[in-house]
Amino acid sequence: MSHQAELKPKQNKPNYHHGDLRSTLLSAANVLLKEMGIEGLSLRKLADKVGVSRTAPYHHFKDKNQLLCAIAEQGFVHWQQDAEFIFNQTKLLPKEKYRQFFHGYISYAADNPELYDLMFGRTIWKQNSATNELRDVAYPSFHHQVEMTKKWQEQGLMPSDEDTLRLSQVTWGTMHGIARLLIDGIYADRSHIDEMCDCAVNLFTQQIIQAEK
Amino acid sequence: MSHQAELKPKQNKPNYHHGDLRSTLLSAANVLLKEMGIEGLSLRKLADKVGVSRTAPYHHFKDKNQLLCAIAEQGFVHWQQDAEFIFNQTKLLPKEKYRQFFHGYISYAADNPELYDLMFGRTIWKQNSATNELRDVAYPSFHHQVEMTKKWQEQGLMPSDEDTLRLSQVTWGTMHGIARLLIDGIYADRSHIDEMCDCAVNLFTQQIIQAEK
DNA sequence: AGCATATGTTGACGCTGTCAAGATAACAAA
DNA sequence: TTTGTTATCTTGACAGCGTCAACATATGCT
Repeated sequence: MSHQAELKPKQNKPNYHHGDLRSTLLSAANVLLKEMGIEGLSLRKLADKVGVSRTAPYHHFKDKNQLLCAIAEQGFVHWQQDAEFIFNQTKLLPKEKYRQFFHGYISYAADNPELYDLMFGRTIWKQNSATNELRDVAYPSFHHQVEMTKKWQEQGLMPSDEDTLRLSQVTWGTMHGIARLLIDGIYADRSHIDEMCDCAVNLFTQQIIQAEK
Repeated sequence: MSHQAELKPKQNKPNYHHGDLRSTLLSAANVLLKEMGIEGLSLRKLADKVGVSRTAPYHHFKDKNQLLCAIAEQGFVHWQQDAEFIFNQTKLLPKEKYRQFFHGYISYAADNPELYDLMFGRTIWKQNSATNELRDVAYPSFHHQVEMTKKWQEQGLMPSDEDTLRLSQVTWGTMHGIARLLIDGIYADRSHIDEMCDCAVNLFTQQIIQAEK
């Protein structure tokens, strides 16, 4: 009994200390978040769904806020992977790349509205309640947007006479605003997304000066 | 006693039926909303502040949602007055006018963050819980943005080759996004607002073709 | 004057987040 | 192996929330 238990230390434990509650809670919380939203996600329902008592989660998350931050943390990691995938598409023209990036951003929000609301919403940021772990993942993500903007300016895709920080704030603000109008139900019509994104991209990008000219 | 009571039917009633609870609740709710936000605004605290029992508000608002809608309604009326004031400034050049409109939008949100969150947030719109009264005020406000965009296109201020609806969605989305980044605490720095707005205005407006040229 | 209606109050229910205290299993040191 | 410490989980409890039902009272119409 001792050998087998050592070989699989965190597996197949049916009824006792559960062994792996934290990650179980996290994945269940993700489902619950998607179904019910931030407000609808309650620790009691979560505990009930996982099959533990109401206060069991408190041994893994100090309070509801820390659970939310942990979920958001995962969201940022996942989101960065998506963004980098698009960014590593080397075969595309700059404008087409930016277009895909823009669409990717909005699509991520539209596909995961409640998660986006958690990651970029006031629940966490307004109250200054973000954990250090979350900040360590989120801030570089914010900063990445600035670096990309700088690159786009150097490529001549975006106007270089605008301050890079301001320009990235405005372009990100636009993506964020369109995303929020969508996921908050102010634009019910998701069929207009593509056209809206294209319109925004047209406004932000200028004709690239061709090399042969 | 009958004559005097008739002359001032809804005034100076110290202790009995209160006479004017609905508007008293509304103004107190506005204060509470500003102080505590949507979540912090509870019907019980509101009733307590006004000096009535917990369930008294239910005779004037079906539930908390209807109270919130009534507050948002007032917000839209107030907001439209502000917008029209800027719009009736006839002495300004189109671009300067648009610049002021943009700044006005962001300033309104920054000055009344919780009210803006209520007016344009998911609490009301995501759940499709807006009352008809609110829709009657809000929808024309949304539509007004489209009409203005059309005008700006005709003036040559904005590109006329973009679809008007898409263009207004993008420009409004940008204002909304910047406003949200601000009031949700993602941009803590309010000192950058002006520069951000100017940057956005520059991106959206093109050089107007002068009449003498 | 009397009755119907509008308005305000008290009591109660289920839901929430969270703390305190007690129980149990895992683990480390003897 | 035994013992004690620690991590984890449970039950009980509390205050706050929105809301419904039942009851009380003032207003206004007939």
